[in-house]
Amino acid sequence: MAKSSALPKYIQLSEMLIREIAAGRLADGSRLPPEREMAEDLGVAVGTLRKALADVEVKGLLHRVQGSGNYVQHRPAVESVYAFFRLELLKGGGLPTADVLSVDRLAKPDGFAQLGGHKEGHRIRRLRSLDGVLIALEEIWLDAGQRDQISISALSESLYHFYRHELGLVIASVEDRIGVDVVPDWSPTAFHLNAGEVTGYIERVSWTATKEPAEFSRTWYDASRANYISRMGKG
Amino acid sequence: MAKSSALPKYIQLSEMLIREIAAGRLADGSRLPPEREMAEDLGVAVGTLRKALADVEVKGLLHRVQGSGNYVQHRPAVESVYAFFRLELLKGGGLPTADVLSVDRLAKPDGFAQLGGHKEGHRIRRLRSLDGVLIALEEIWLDAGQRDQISISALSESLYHFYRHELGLVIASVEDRIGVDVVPDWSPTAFHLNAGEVTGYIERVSWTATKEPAEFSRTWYDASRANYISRMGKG
DNA sequence: AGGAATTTGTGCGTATGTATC
DNA sequence: AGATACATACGCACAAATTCC
Repeated sequence: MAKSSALPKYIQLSEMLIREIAAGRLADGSRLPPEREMAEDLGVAVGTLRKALADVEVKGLLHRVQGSGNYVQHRPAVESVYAFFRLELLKGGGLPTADVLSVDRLAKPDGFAQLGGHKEGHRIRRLRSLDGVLIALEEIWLDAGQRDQISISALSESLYHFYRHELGLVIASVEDRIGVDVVPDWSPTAFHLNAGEVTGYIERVSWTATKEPAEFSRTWYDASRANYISRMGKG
Repeated sequence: MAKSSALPKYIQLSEMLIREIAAGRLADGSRLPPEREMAEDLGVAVGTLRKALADVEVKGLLHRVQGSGNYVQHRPAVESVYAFFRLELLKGGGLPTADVLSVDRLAKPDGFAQLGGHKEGHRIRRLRSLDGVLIALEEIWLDAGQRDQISISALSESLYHFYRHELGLVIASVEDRIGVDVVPDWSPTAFHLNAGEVTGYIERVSWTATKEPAEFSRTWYDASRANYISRMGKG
């Protein structure tokens, strides 16, 4: 922990906890030890542990109750995926880029076979970067019924842009599962995936859409209850 | 600030900052004073101010850069709306309920006229609650082309459920603007909107969808860069 | 019913690390 | 290289919610 390249402790802790929960080593609904006790066992300050726990809660894997305890929740890691989703959607902060490695038309894998009307799909493999820093490997399957042929050049820009303008689709919602220590066999050497401690894995099924804008809404809210809202929204 | 019902200081601070930014009293791109100086002026500890600033950043109205400063961003308050959106979508934590006040078919308001093919729309007014606590007033306009008639009973459950099963629509993405100190003229007395300090206002335009699932993706990511990702995703 | 014990939430202050200018 | 500014980490005291006796 002397090197400057080390991650912040609270991130290391939250990643560790997420792996423990996602891997099922902590039972659903079970309560963690008291924060002070846990912090002492881990050799960190309570505040540091609390920051880690808050992070895990945001990712939807923990339910924190004042006066009671911290409870494990076995739900998909919605928030961490949302961060990826936002990269292309909002383009806020940093420059998101993607290099398309390959586009192939193949028979669909098992989990995907039930979706869409065709037996084949387009498999797109991409490298995702932020400000030139490689952050993710991505494999996307698109139902062949959408298009006969897809070229790499057509995907040059944002996938979101491609969906919207070429296919008329808009990403509607995502459903994810999280796994642990799974490494793809096509990982390039440029992307140093650590097969041990810090490798995460997300599997996503998402719904798509075609309709034009057909809704308009207005919401007035009482900001004095905003804390309550966000607190419940996290749970 | 003596009463026990008062909100935490850091929430009060973040709400104050959000109002200042949303109302345009802080110019877009302008830099806030250094945190220590700001904390001293406001009479709070640096840690407390930092918690408030982090909250404002999550809501997308602030860009924080280590070693440089905190910069104002005039973008829609995406995250705060996302909290509302999640209420029906995830149903995590707390019991979200909605009371439909009225459903009327009327000529569409100006801002909505450009969307959809019809001149009329269904205006739905609802009360949103979490665990029995009234948290928001909502007015939704739905293009009349979707349905000739909409009854209150059909909306009894979740609006999301109604969209999905009755209209075949899935909410795809939202675009919001934030305003300040706007109070609807149909606010019931039960909902104590404070016209002064703490009233927020959100106006939303959202896209909807019909298509069935047609995409499947897998993403492998390097968790050692998760901090970088989430930091950029927020900005 | 009620009070004590337990547990998380809030807030403060400080020291040190790291990025930016 | 130095100054500035945000990020991390620690520890403590008290408040608030829950649980238990």
